[in-house]
Amino acid sequence: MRYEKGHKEATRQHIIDVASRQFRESGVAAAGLAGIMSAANLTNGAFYAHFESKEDLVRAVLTEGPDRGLAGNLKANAGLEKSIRDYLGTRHRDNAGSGCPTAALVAEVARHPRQTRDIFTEKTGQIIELIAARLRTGSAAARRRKAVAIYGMMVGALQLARAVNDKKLSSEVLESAIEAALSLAGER
Amino acid sequence: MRYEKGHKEATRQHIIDVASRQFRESGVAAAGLAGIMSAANLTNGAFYAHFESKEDLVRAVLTEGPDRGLAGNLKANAGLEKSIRDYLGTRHRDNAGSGCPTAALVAEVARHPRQTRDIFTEKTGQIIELIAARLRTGSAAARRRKAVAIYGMMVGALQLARAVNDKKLSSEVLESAIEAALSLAGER
DNA sequence: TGTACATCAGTGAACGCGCGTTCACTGATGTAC
DNA sequence: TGTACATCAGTGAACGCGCGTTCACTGATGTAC
Repeated sequence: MRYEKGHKEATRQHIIDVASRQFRESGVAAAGLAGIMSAANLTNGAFYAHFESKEDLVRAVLTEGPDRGLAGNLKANAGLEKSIRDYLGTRHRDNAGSGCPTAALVAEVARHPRQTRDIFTEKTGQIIELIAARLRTGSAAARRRKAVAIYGMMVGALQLARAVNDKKLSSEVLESAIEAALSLAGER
Repeated sequence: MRYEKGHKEATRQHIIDVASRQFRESGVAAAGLAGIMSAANLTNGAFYAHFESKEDLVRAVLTEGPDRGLAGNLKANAGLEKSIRDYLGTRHRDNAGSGCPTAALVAEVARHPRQTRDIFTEKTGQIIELIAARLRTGSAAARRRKAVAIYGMMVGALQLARAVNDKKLSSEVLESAIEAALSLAGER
């Protein structure tokens, strides 16, 4: 072989990682393929040896991309309280590129084709289940309802904290959401 | 005068209204000036008689655009419970173009220039105050913290409900968020 | 062992397209005298 | 009252640019014989 076994798959993963970062930092629409490929030390044309289209890349990012958001944290067996505090922390707020894909892309995904939204939907369902599984009080249905509310609040608050141009208000948003999320979770 | 007095200002407002709808429906980046102007029954070139740039239009939309989101509802003196139910209702979910600018644009605004984010920040502070003023229990500080959490949850849940491609999950998100928001508000 | 050919990840120039922006122009109506 | 000129909201063609996508080609290494 001209390249060692697994080289192409490694390149594909590298493109996905680079794209995932740029999508989360700049949004899908604003991140161009030329920029992604050159950040991955490749040229334009190589892209289509790995993906059918930009939309195909978006789907690959959602399916196979790194997830250092809530799902990643919980899957790594972190406690719910710690996961909430990390999610709504200043480090996560200030590093969207390595953070939660949902918070960065949810509005844009709503305008993407059905197939892309299908993947996002499945991911969302999984995260809700992960949260619900960490709750200790109430019926299964009640835990699930709380999990949805907690997740919605985390996604919304993180986005508000990022958009707002005032350090004090931004911190207030994060702290208030942590308090409310922990209270909903029954951790306080 | 070649046009009746106030004609230019009316045209400007018309462009803002059309743009606001398209921004909320498609996002700022995806809504082109040519499309906005033609939907306003004008041609490309007329745009620059009213605005300095697309970014100037974005700022005008945030400042002067219609607001049928939470702020608009509360300013119209609707009760907090009704406002929450409307915000997290299927009609609002399915009509982003006439709905809350924050939910539609928050992620994008975070990537816009300082001046644009300044306007968004001020608007956000006002909405939080409007919510806090409707809460009946707790200290002023506690009411404000609750208001922030409620607003964050509403924005996040609405976006999740819009992005998710499964009617049942989408409804579940809305209903769970209504329940949690009312509970936080002390309305239940 | 040596040579001809096949494979294929990656190159880099080019494609058409829609973007935000510019600008010379139009034409209806106002004002000056 | 009639004529020349000024005003200015809007027209529509054109600008350079970056986008996603295509494609003929390269060159390192494998296989066939």
